Amino acid sequence: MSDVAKAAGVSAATVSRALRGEPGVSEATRQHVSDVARRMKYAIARDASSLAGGRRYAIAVLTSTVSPLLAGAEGALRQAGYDVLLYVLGDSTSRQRFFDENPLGRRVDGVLLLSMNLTEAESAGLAELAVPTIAIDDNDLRDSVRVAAEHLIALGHRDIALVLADGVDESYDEILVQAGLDVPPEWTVWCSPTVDGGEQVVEVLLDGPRMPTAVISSSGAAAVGIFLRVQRDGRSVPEDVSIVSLDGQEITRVVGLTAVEGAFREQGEHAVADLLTLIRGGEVTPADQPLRLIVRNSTTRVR
Amino acid sequence: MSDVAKAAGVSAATVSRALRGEPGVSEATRQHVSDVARRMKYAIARDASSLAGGRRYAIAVLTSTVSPLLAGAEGALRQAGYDVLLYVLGDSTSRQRFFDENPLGRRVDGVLLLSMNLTEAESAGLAELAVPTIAIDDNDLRDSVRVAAEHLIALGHRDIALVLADGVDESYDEILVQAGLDVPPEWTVWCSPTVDGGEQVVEVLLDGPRMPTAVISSSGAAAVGIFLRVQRDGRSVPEDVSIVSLDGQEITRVVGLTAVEGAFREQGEHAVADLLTLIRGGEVTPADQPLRLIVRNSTTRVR
DNA sequence: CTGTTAGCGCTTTCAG
DNA sequence: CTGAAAGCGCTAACAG
Repeated sequence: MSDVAKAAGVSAATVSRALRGEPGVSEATRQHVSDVARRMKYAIARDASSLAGGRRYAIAVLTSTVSPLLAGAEGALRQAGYDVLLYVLGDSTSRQRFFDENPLGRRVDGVLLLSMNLTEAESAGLAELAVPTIAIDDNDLRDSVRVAAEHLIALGHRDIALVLADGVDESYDEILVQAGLDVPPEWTVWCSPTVDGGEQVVEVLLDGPRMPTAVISSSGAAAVGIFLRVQRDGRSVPEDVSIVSLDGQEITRVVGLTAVEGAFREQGEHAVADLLTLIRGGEVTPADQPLRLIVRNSTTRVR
Repeated sequence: MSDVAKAAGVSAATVSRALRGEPGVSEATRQHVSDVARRMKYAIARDASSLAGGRRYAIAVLTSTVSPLLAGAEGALRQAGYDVLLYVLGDSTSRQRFFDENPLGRRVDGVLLLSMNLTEAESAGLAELAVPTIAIDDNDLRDSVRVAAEHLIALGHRDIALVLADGVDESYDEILVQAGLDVPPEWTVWCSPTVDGGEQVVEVLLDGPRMPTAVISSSGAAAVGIFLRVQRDGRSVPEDVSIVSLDGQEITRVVGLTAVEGAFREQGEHAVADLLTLIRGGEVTPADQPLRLIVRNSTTRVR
């Protein structure tokens, strides 16, 4: 930086202010400094900036799974000039360890949570960081459940099971109850968000006294597993069991599953934009993202 | 750190040495300092360490796509105490920008490349960083192509097309040529590593004077696209066209495609281990990972 | 084996 | 609006 300062004929402090867009620099000086810096291919050393109490130029992204959403968020953050510190907190071990150690202190300018569904204690831990945080998670899932349920209810279904991916901490059966359905507790089940997980969960669902006529799965891969397993068991989809995925992964499209899209995907960039606004000291109002119900071949009128 | 030093009754330098496992500290002192540090929940400030010329405690992970491999690598790096700086360099725009700007200078202790297939120029750029680099990419793909080709040749196929994902810079038809096959250039084609990409590429392949009897696809999703499109065109798989995927994504399993597994997946952790060895100044010899051919329903004897 | 002394490259008062 | 000086929390070179 002092080289740039020398080349531009100003002090390092002025270079610092100019490059960061701090007020108190004449427009002419700022322009000149910027030009020189660009010419010299100079970039602020983030470590030093951070150490001196300035910005850290880094955002922590905590995600429960590596999804396309992550790619979207990464791109948006990168473009805004932030480093992406990735934490994949899929299983409860790594997750617990993270929140025990709380390793983010004084290291990031903000936190982006992707489908993390924090508990109160976890939220409190992050709050100690005193940096802006944006979460994309269960509120969206909540709406998705509602959209899926409405679709199924319109088709006459009354017996609907809910398959939630590990890491989804809350239950959502109250949404179904609100819709006037009777929801036995054994119809809310958790499984790993994989095809295998979906296959396994079908066994549990078949064990109960009653069989649901429809299943809503938060995970696209699990929905596929359910689809495969139900068929292998000699039942047909959608005639015997309708399936709705709440995640529009490509795999659901290939298999032809009805899905609610929009909850996870497109929100990455939107969330990043909000986060950056917060970091700059602005305010954000949560704008509702439209959810799209894509009806394919895995749902039909109950018989 | 000076607080810890005071509490432990030593100097900051000794704390630094003790905590980093540097030689020149008595085992008793190291133990004592460690205890005090743990009790005070002290952790080295990475920024300051980095600025002072020490380790940076960060590894850049460059990946062309967010895959399960990424999750594996992240976990292994995290466990070793490194931050993961994520760069998703999927499209050529972001990729080019990255290598133009070379933003990693003096910021990471190592680089992990996941399916990046660097060009010479790109490799040279990274080499300037002067930090250990490990790549998981085309060498593995090369072996995969060979395994797939051997399988198809054993089934009597002589007309084999190669579909490579964007970002795969090299062609691999010489592997087929070595196997004694005649490989017209129009049978090596590139497409985006998505179902859509695979569907589109089928059109190109059908345009030529001759139709291949088998297709090898580096991308699992594209393989599925090829599978779907070929069938939609009224041809059957595998009777008219055999398909082998070189990527054992879950989706290929669901659709029932023959695949060569092991090239991309399990190598994440292995690569991280190698990288850490390099960082510590050790040597690594590339150990061959076994590739597994999983024969499913998309390949059969040529008729 | 341990302590002391200089910075690393910034940002931030505080003066001018 | 700009500059000088102090210091962020560490590591490294040098003494002892």
